[in-house]
Amino acid sequence: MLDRAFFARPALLVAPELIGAILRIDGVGGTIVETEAYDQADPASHSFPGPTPRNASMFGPPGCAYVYRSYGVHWCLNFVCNDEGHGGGVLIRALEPLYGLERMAERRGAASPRLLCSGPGRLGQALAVTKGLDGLPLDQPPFALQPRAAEPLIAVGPRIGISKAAERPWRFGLAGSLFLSRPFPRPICALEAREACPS
DNA sequence: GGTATGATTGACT
DNA sequence: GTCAATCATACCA
Repeated sequence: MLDRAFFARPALLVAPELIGAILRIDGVGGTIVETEAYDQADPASHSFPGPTPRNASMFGPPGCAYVYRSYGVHWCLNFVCNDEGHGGGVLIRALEPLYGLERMAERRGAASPRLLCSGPGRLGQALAVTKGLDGLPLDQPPFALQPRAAEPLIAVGPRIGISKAAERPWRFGLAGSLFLSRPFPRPICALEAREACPS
């Protein structure tokens, strides 16, 4: 189980380490394959302007959920990082579905496995994320979070859908995964890594 | 009070 | 490729 100490660090460090971890909410979930880091000193972050009612949980204890409504339509899930009061977070952008595929398909409407959790809004819908989960600790039900078993090959690129600080390479993904919300601009795959570092 | 803006998605040309 | 849905928040008056 990933404990509070794991999250009491900068989001930029936590975000890549979450790739490969398994997230479940009420037993429904899968492997985290895509994350983005946000920090209070980051113009793109909801916490940038300082604490407000909306982003209050970003300034609460690390290791809790921060849930916000996107475009008035979608619920998006973040993990709060940094020490308490420092407003960092990791947006969970995509999962590879493993558990509760049937419930996900019901919530999403009959959809192919690739469309169940590949994007923050889709993931929120598939896992029934709502404001009711905002601020809840991730090490207690309905959440279940287990660390990854092995060190995966991680792709890095700019974050999606933001206009400020858009150049920062703060998006992380499981290289080669079929369940990313979008491909990485310069995908890192095993073949490419071999070519870059011939033994 | 009014208005512009999204950490998105799905439908459509 | 374009665009509407839909609403909380931010910002200005």
